[in-house]
Amino acid sequence: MRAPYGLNILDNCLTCPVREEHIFCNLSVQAGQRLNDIKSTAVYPKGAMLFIEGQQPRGVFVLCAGKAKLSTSSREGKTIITKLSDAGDVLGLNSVISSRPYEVSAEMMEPGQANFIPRESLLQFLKDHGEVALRVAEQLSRNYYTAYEEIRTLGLATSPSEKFAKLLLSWSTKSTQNDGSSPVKLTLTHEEIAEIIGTTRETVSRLFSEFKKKQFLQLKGSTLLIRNRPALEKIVQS
Amino acid sequence: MRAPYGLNILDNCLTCPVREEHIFCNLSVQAGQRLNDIKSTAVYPKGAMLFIEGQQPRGVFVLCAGKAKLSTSSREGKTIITKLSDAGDVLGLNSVISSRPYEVSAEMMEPGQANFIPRESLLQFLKDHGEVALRVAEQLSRNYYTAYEEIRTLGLATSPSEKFAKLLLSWSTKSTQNDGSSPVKLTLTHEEIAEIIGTTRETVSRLFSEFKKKQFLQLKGSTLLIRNRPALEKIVQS
DNA sequence: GTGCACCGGTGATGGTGATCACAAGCAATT
DNA sequence: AATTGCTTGTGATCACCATCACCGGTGCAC
Repeated sequence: MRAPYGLNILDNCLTCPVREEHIFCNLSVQAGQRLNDIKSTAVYPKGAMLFIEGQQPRGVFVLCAGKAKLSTSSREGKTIITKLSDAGDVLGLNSVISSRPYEVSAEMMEPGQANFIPRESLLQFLKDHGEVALRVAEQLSRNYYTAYEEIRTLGLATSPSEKFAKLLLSWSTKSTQNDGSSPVKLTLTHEEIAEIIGTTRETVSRLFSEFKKKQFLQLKGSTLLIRNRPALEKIVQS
Repeated sequence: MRAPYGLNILDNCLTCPVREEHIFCNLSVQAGQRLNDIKSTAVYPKGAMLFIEGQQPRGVFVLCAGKAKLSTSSREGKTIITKLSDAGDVLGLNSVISSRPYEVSAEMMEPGQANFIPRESLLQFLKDHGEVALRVAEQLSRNYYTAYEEIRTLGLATSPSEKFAKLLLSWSTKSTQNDGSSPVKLTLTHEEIAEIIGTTRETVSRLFSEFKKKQFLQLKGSTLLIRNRPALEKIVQS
């Protein structure tokens, strides 16, 4: 099956490659069937907004393919990116459960696909399947945990260089190869990196220059290589 | 029944004054009874630590009386207070559900009492009572929401004066009287306020001076009065 | 009482990062 | 090739706030 934006639609959750990972998979047969009935799937282009901060929650989105960024903005236009989501992530869960407006906006960073589960259907489903409710609670507590990571980064790591080093290390540990190297494909603009660590585009640009000059890292095209991990770890400290 | 620290022990959840408020009350008869069996109660002096950041979760604490502050620290000793808890609040829930270390430390700010529910007992209880698991999920999502408030404050409100104004407004709206005034009893030191808004003691002290001089607020003993709310709201903007 | 620990006010100073400004690089489109 | 739009590099400037320093006040214990 072909779809817009050059994607293959994943129309069967049983053959989905991220099947093992997310909380609405590996359910009992009847629960899985029921969930399959209430979900709908859609394909999104780059830049599409799944939902916007402040909207009343319509439902949750299970990201099947593509990447999305979650962000929150102030009236004056300052924006911070709070999370980068990959396939398998469930977006909007907290808002649906607590019946409060979406606390972030979700924007596709590349073309992708997401399953949508309407609010009311999900809540009824959870009432009928208490065992899934506990898994939802677990997911929420994990979300809470990563939110606290964010709080620590924003509140305790004072200097932009510290936050930048922290971010680089988190990227490289995720991508470490068996030969010890950890090449990272850079897909974000300096502007977006700035929005993650809460600083300005110019500062990020200067940090790249500084770290390159100090041989902490190296750039080959859009691939980033950590050359002096201990130095970065020393900057992070906390 | 008398207890240490001049407190009356609350030994019966059915007559507890915060009974209506917290998630483990108003359960079905058998669930309530079961919970009553697995909880234990204890009284704490000012300064007592209910749990410490990084510890493996032993269980949750239901605060029955007194106030507690939740905080997280960096290795270098910088501390931020992320929440002030009152009677009725459930502490440590996220860590127990996600089986991760406590993400904050909880310290009593005044003498108080808390019920303790051991980790294993609670998890088993939730497995047996799916309907309570959904309420736990709701609580977790509310916690998540307030965590995001914190993220917005730390990440988007740039200047200390903005965060300070925001804090004052949040206090005063909670305490608004029917005559429109909103006296706030100040129980925190400048140091603690600084740890809430992520600045230094000296800056808080200067902010108080500045806001007093500009007639935004007034201090009568330890009681704070907002005298120019619109001015504070203008500072906050976001 | 005296000493001690904590809290609150305020001056001086210096570093740091936001802001503004501009140029150059790169990609896509016509 | 030329235009347009987005991204990146880098210099100059400056306000702001953390830091250090010191002193006075207040309660508390002995």
